[in-house]
Amino acid sequence: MTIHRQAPERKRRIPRQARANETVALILEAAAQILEAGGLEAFTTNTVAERAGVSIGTLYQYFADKQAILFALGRQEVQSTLAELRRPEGHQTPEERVRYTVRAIINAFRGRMRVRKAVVQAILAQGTGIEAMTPVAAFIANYPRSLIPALTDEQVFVLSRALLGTIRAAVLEEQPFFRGRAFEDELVRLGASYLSSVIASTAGSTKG
Amino acid sequence: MTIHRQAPERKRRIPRQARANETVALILEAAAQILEAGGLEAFTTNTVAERAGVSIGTLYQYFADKQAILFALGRQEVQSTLAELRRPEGHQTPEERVRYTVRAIINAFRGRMRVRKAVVQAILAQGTGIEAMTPVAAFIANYPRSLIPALTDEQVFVLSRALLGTIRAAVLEEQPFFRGRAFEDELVRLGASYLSSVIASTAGSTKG
Amino acid sequence: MTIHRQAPERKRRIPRQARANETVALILEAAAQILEAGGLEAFTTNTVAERAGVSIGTLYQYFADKQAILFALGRQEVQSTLAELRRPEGHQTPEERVRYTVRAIINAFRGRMRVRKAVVQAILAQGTGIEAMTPVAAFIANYPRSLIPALTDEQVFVLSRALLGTIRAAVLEEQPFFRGRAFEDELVRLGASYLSSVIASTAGSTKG
Amino acid sequence: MTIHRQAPERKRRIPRQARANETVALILEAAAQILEAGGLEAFTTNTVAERAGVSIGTLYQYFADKQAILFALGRQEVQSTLAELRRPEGHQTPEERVRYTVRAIINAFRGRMRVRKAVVQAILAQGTGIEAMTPVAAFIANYPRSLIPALTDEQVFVLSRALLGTIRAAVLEEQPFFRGRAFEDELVRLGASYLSSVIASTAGSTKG
DNA sequence: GATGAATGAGTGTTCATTCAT
DNA sequence: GATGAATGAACACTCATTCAT
Repeated sequence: MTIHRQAPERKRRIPRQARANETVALILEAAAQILEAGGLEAFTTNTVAERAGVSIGTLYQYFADKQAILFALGRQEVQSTLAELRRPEGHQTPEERVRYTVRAIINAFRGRMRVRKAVVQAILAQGTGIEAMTPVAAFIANYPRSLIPALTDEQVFVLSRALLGTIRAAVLEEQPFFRGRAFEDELVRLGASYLSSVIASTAGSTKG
Repeated sequence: MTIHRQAPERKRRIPRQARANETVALILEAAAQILEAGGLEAFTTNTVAERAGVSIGTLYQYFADKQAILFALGRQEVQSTLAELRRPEGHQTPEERVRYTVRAIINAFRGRMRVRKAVVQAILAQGTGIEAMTPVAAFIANYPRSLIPALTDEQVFVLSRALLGTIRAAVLEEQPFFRGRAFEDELVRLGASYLSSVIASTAGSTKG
Repeated sequence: MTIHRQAPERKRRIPRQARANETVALILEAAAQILEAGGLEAFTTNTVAERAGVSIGTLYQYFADKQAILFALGRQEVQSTLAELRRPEGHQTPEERVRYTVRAIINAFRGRMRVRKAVVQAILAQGTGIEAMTPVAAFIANYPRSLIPALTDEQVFVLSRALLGTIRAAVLEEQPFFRGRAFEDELVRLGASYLSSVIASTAGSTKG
Repeated sequence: MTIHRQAPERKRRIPRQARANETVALILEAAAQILEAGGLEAFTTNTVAERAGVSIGTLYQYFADKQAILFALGRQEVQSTLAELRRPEGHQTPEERVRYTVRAIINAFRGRMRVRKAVVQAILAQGTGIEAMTPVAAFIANYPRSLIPALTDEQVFVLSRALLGTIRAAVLEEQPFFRGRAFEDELVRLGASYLSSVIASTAGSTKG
């Protein structure tokens, strides 16, 4: 959480003190604001530092490079989405489960759609880093796998990416219905119907 | 001087002569090769011109700016995918129809996955241009609409983006099973099951 | 002379036109002036470009990086010193020969001692590039070798480096007597006396 | 604020306590190691402090600036070389004397050729600081002056720099014969023959 | 139409140094 | 005395784009 780069040669300081963590938070918030206001184009290290009220040197004390800020932003959100996803315990029906998942993903980035869009763009814009988002996909697969242990890789992939991909498309296209109930309903239908179909087809057969 | 894009889609010259068309093709092919080899990072106007064997000035004679090359590449592919999608006439079952659609989309960019990835990244990387991909989405919606005229916006969106988004994710993540039959099967299942569910729920209700 | 980098990945343009060569000369002259006036410290790519009256981009069209300018300056001087060294044909006595050599080396960089100092510093500052100066050393060894074929590696080295090293020290220390006759006389004495000593000792012995 | 060097040789603190001396030694050793391993490029104050196991603040308690560390390293070696040079008393022949001097200089930095190279590069790389090495040169001149009081500045310079410069060149070029007897012999010949020549020429004439 | 030399705004990043704790 | 977080001036270098030839 405090380490912003697992990569080799970690040259950046690992903040141990309160002030340092505060600084990191300041920088991330500034980054989010700039992304929200001006998109990826306005996002320069100098601008972020300035907005955060710290020197450019301080920024580089905590982030190895520009990318690292974007990744940190993404990781932060993945973490809290994951935390949200892990919360429910007593949900019963698959449909309820799917709905809960869908809602948690939609609610990521707490409403800051522009920030979300910018982060998604930034991460997609480079081949590297897409994996940053896979923890959520992996989590989505957990539940179905508990129902159907024999789920194939392709099925896991399709189930998780259908939901994530559709939501992602809505984010990128800035669809107005994004936070509406109807959209959520359809996503739930998408997940639930696919799951049912898989279950039905798996019932009578055995996968090698 | 600082703004490099005057207006969207403003090609410098509408190529009418054979030679001009050839030059454009040369440039697009060079762009594809560079994208394939080095990704978005290696994609610079000077490099493309050099690879195409034309001067940088000539490149700018046909493309308003760097983006335009990427868009042209995307448009080219959207066109041929659309042409492919329009081809079938006698397909009967919804499932067959979905399979055909899925296959056509998977086959876009004729196997050049790296090029496809780069083009997708490039187009996603900027807010503008996502629409470039919507014609395919629009087409996907045509057939379902003919079955269920009362389809809501959200349903159209979810159906089309679930397929496109999942395929897109597979492209970006360079999934090895991308061109396999199993993946296609699951995409078909995804579309067909969702469609069935929508039909079932629409059957007994009336839309305002 | 026009290629400023033999290194792999030669990305920089090889100037073929008259204007281009002129530009290169302009840049080198500007570099020399800046070095002369402010030393290595004042030597920045932007400053050089500005002084040369070209844009920074143009500078980078011809020089791969900052170092390359310094190396080009050094190479240029090594070439002309070499040309000078090759000139004499009818010199007879070893002493005359030594004097001519010493004088040619002292006269390198045509009096611009500060430029010379900066170039020497720059080249010494990195392990790589010291060899850039060896052609002159190699040439110095030619004549002695024609007199005494059995010269050892150490003798060749000592003879050439004694002269070059002493002159280099005078440059780096900015000795005021650098261009004086007395200094030249002593260098000649150094070379001639060493050579005589070697000849004397070689006369009666046989090297393995 | 922009000028970081107030005055030459202004150590922050004259270490009087044992601990302080230890710290200084720690820093110098760290500096040597870093220079040895990564050359001048890797030599940054932060890196040195880290390697020394002290904070950057502490480093600055003992060294006015980055340069000062390099100078201290050079001075340390100059001191011990000087101590070595002063040792002999009963040497008689000029040649013996020259040999002893040459040997002492070659043995400086006790075998750490990489460190020596790096220190030499570092000190040469900046105009300032070359004088740091002159004490040795000055000492070299002492003995000849005792033989020939009328030695000119140029003669003193040539004699000392011929030896130092040749050795320096061997260090920079990492000549394999550096520690061999043959190299030493030739350096002795160089010094002795030059000295003889000067004596011979001085014998019959009178300098103004 | 074609060329390619020239442009230069813009940006990421480093690292010596300070000073509040 | 020691610490190390913060500073910020300084720079090298890129690359989309233009325009004189």
